[in-house]
Amino acid sequence: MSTPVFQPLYRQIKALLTQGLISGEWGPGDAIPSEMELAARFGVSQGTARKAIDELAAENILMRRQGKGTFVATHSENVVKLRFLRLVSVDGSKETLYNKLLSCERATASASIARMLEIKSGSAVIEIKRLLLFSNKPLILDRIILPANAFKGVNAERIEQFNGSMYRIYESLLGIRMVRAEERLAAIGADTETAEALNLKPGTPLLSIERVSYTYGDKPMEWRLGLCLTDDHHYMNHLE
Amino acid sequence: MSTPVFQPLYRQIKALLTQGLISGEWGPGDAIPSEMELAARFGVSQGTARKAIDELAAENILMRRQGKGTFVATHSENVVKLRFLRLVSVDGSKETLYNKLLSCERATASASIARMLEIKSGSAVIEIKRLLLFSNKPLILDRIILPANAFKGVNAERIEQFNGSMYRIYESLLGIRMVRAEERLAAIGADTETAEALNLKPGTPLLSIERVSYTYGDKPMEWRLGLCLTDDHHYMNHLE
DNA sequence: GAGTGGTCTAGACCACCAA
DNA sequence: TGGTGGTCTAGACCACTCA
Repeated sequence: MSTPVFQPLYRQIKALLTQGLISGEWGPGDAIPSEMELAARFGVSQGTARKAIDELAAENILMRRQGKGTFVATHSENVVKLRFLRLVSVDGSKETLYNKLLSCERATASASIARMLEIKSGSAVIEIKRLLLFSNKPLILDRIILPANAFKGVNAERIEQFNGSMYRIYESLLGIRMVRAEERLAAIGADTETAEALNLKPGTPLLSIERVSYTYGDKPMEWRLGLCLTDDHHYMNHLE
Repeated sequence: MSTPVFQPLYRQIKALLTQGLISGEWGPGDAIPSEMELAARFGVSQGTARKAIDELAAENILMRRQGKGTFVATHSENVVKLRFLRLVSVDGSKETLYNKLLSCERATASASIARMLEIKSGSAVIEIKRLLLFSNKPLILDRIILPANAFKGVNAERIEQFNGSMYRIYESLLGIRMVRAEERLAAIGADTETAEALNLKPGTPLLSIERVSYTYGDKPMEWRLGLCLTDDHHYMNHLE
């Protein structure tokens, strides 16, 4: 019928830990119990509990700190801030990043958006448009779509308050943490609306970045389309 | 002065294994000794040898096969073929891939290429130009540059013989295996030469993919620039 | 059945951190 | 000094492969 359910012990422990993260037993930034405590709670050896934590740490879902404990990862740490933003300047200079909100409105999900977010076509969504400025130069026109029922409380004031760091809003306001994302990249020519927003000529080549972000349990929660001017910036990727 | 040299045992074992890979003691596709043998050879427990192998397997440098042994990874397996090619068709269809060699000539390294390949500016290189056709449609114009001294024997006949699978050529002919790569993506407009090769109008937006590939020990060995038409294809990326 | 990797245990000691 | 994660060991048993 379906896949066999034999799972090594440490994977079952991992699933239990993930369940605790989904249920909110431990929120972003919290410490989870020590390896010994978890081993005792689940009736396994410390080594087995450790291996479950190992995998979650490798997926950037947990963070270990020697001597202190193991913590639920968060997008607010300096180390991992902008973890999903791969754009770097060609000359390697550091840059200030500024977020200019264009709009934040309620709308309904199109068929294609609904499919990607695994919600019903036509259901309520929040649609955000914004401009990202690197060192005061507008580089990215972003369009973000969120299922409205899960993201109550996301509005223009909140976005301003967090200076556009969406993932931190989701974490702080709603306890929703994005753990992975899938992106599709393509080169397109700027349409008139985009050209105006980015102060370009229509037809200018732009990097189109379409992203679906997932929370625990592979649940898609956010759809995003970024249109980027890549004259002085590159999208960096490491392949292994 | 520099970084402290205290390394856990298993990392030292890992370094020794990497050394064996660099020296060619085990070539692509070969089996390395079993965990017990390695443990005995290096005077550690099986668990420690295992942990060293674990890390190399996580980096796709070794491949474990339960019941059979541990093998040096290769680009010739079906599972990992085209591991570095992220382009997928929008509609998800399977495609035939054909390689059309345009030229394969000796040249000298420009300053920027030399810097990226960590060779002397002006030293001899091999420059390859080719067209990649997906389902008979030309989609990518590739320019590949290799340091000539390390890649003796790479020529037009060999490339035809391997149907353009460059990484398999490097492995089979020279025992050089690429273990990771760094890519920089940008959107550009097609210049006249590229437009002609891909049968497009000049200025058509193309995805520019610049790649440096590295072999064991983080040594850069290949530079590549691919210009891709992304009308029906996307570059897929998974972020964690 | 012999040999390989995969899991699990129990216990030891080390390195780091905070009070 | 006590608690945490990090390393290492020795031994057991399981799952898979192949002759």
